[in-house]
Amino acid sequence: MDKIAVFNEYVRSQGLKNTSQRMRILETFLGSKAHYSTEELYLKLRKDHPKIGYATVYRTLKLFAECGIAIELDFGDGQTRFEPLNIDQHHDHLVCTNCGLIVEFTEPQIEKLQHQVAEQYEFTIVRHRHELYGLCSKCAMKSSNH
Amino acid sequence: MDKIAVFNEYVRSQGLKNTSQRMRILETFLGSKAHYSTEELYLKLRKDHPKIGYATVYRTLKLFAECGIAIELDFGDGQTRFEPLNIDQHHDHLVCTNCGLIVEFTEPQIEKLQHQVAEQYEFTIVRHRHELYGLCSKCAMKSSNH
DNA sequence: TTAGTTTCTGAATGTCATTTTCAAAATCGC
DNA sequence: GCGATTTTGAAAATGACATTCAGAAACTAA
Repeated sequence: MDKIAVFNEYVRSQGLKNTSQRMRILETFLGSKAHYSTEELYLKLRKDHPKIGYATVYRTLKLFAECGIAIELDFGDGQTRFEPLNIDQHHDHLVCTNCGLIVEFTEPQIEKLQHQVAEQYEFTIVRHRHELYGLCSKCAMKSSNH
Repeated sequence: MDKIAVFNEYVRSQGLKNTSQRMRILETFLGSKAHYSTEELYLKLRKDHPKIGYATVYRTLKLFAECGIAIELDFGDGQTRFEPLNIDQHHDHLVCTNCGLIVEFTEPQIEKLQHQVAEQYEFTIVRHRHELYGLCSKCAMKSSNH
């Protein structure tokens, strides 16, 4: 079941309504790999759909997170970002603090070790956040050349 | 050199001034293991020092982070927290999303794997954030008993 | 100690992303 | 189409963080 189907299913099951705004937002959201903030997605949408309001984008992104087709990310830059998510594809992030580049990585061994740590402290882990901040190769070169 | 000395040294070196407010804030900040938000520390201070303003607490915590005796933490609850920090004692956090309990952990193997990931993507890592969210043993018991 | 310079303080205000409100519009089952 | 319900978008509210400014306090040199 693709994300559009998941969303439609969720909308129906919750007694919500299927509006053109929601569809336009979902299409645009899925049509790029970017990690959109509400602001960014709103600005992008405005080009083709200038009538869609900021509040609608905001509420719709929350809906995506609610029904599991997106997750909220916070890279500490003051903006919450949303990323399309396949339930089975967990990954973490490398963030370039200079140019904003975001790279996804998976490291099963780290996941294992996390579970060991959780066991040790008798925690039941629901989610985690693991982000590495620094410079991507391009920005590292630039700053050493200056 | 303890944290008070580090702070005094920093204040002197930057041409700042040593005020009674800053000393009271530092004492209170160090006198507990809590991970204070500005709000929380302000409220705690107010009991003994009702004249110290919120803005002063805010600015002083920033100073602590600047001079390296504290680090800013963000557990995604909308409040920045500050933790007293020994430069050589890096650790990450387990956070109970029910009761707010924060436990520190270190896992050298995870650190190693992080560096490997960074190399693989040609990133120069400056800092990272690694937090595990879930239920501590007490809260897990409660919620299974309900 | 004291005068002079600089920094600090605290109340108030500003900023900005996020969240809510509310009246008008759209959706959907019948 | 009708009617109940949800949604929309503009505007306003919220809340954490950050700054302003005038009076107070701390340092510095004599």
